[in-house]
Amino acid sequence: MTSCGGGGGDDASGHSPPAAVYDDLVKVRDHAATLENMLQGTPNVGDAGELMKEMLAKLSSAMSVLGTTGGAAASSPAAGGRRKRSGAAASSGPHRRSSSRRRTKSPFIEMVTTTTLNDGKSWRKYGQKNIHDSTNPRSYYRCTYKPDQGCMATRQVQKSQSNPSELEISYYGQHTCRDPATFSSFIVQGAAATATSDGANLISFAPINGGAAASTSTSAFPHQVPFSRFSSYSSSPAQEGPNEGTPSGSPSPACYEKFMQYDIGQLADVLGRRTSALTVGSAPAGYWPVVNIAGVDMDAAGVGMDSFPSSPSSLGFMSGSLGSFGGNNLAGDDDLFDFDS
DNA sequence: CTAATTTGACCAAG
DNA sequence: CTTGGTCAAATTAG
Repeated sequence: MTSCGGGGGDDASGHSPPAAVYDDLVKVRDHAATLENMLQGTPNVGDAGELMKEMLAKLSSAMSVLGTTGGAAASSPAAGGRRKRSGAAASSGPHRRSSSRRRTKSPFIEMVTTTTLNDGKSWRKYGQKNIHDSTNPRSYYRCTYKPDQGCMATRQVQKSQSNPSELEISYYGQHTCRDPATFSSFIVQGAAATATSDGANLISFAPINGGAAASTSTSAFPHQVPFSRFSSYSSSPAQEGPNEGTPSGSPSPACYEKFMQYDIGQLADVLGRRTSALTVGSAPAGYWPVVNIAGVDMDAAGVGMDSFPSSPSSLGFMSGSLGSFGGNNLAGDDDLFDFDS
């Protein structure tokens, strides 16, 4: 189902060279992130930490560039790819599973270290595993709206080895589900941009390293991952209470600068397409081809806060600014954005 | 009752 | 083979 029509650009590990390179980069980034985490536990990190951050930042920008060029088309829809489930017997096991299992992973979006499971999105846990070389199990979540809206966003949550009170959350795939909060702020920002813009068309993927060093946030794509403000229901209690000890909490002031680095004209353009596409319903233009992720796109909202506030109180504060949308989430979602049919 | 989580099996990649 | 990621039946929570 999720396929057809252009189905996700999932298979990143295909045959196109750029994709392969990108895939490698993803791995490198992953390892680097792990390393960084390990470093956090050691007493004398010294410049190592800074080095790691720089490495990660460079990786991110490299991946962004690759993402815009590679990853695109490719994708042979022919579902024939994998799927096996050995045709063998039909009555062997206790329960017969049909169709394929493991789909290719969605593209990596961002990794954050926080103390709460609640990031404003609705997640449904679908698995847990003990990971080799790690004392803590890893939990797998997918977007609650997957069945309804086909949202392919997933995340992996794992406790930090060194800091059991901290959680490392890796995000994969974009949220294609309609999120009132994200959507509204998105429009507002876009309007502002349009007003100011004139036509200049220069796409600059400024590294934004310096500022991006915002403590514990590692993102492959400086854009994306809009953490919606309002906290719907929490899929799990906010674990322990003491989050006062924010790691390093650098408020990251350079949000405006970052925003300015993006091509405003493009942004407006995309915005226009987005809104109209949405009215069509079902499958919004670019659900989540890699291109879109690294390419342009919304994130006027995301940019503002690329480092997720680790304190629940912050969330609460933000939910206040939401206004009318704050009240109804789940049920309201459908009512507000029921473009289908 | 429905919906979310738990848990072991299944599956693919290295 | 091992490891990590996903599925879905069984279980639990609201």
